[in-house]
Amino acid sequence: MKIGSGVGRGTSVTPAARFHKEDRTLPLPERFFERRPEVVAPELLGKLIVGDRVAVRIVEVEAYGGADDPASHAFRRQTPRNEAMFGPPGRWYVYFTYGMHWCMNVVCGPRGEPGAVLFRAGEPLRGLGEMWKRRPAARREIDLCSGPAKLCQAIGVDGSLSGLPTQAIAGSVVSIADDGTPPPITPGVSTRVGISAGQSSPWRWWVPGSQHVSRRQ
DNA sequence: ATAGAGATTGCCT
DNA sequence: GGCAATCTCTATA
Repeated sequence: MKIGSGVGRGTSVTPAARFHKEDRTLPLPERFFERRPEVVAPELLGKLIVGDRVAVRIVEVEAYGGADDPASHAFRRQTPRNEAMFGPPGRWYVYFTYGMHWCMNVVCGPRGEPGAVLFRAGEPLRGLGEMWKRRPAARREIDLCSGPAKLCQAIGVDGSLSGLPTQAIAGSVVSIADDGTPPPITPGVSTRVGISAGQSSPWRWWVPGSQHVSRRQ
C-alpha cells in the first residue's frame, strides 16, 4: 500500500510508514480540550488531522486565550466571525482572514471561557495527490502544509467546518486523532507569529527538526 | 461613514 | 525584501 504517493512536481516523497500505528488511531475525546489552550497546544504536536481523503501530522501550533489575551479574536466581544470560540471546547473554529485565507483552530478551555489552538503547520501523511491538486501554488512537498492557510487549503477546509465537532461522526467531517506518537519532550517555543499585541506570551510550539514548520527558528 | 489593521500567501524586483 | 489581494471588525467622526 502506497501512502503519500503524489502527482508531485519534482518532490521527493519519503515512502513510508509515516503513521506510528495507522490501524490504531483514536479520536481525541472532548475532555482533552477542556483545559486552557496554552496547556493543550503543546500536547497536540504529533497528533493527526484527518480530513477528506487526507491526513497530516501536526508540527506547529499556537494558543489563543479570551478577554485576557489581546492577540486573540475573543479579546473583544462575540461576533459572527468568532462565534465558535465562545462555544463548547472540542469544536472547530475556522476563520477568514486577509480577505482570502482560511485558518483552522480547535476551541479549548473550560466551558464559558473562550480560547483556541491554531494549527499552523502539518506534515503530509496521506492523500498527497489530493493536496497537490488543492495547492496549485506549491512547488515542493514542504509548501503543502507549512502555514495556517496552506494547511486549510491542502486539507480542503473552509468556514463551513466552523462550529462542528472535531470528532468525526460520519467520516465526512474533519477530525483530530492520536496514532500513539507522543508529543516532543522538548518542543520549540517562541512568541506567536504575525501578531502585534500579546507578544509577552510565548505561546507558539513546534516539533524540533520538522521540515514542515511555517518558519525556521 | 470612512479609514486602517489584521493569527497570510504568493508574485515581483 | 516589497507589496497586492480583499473580507471582517474596530476606532474615530
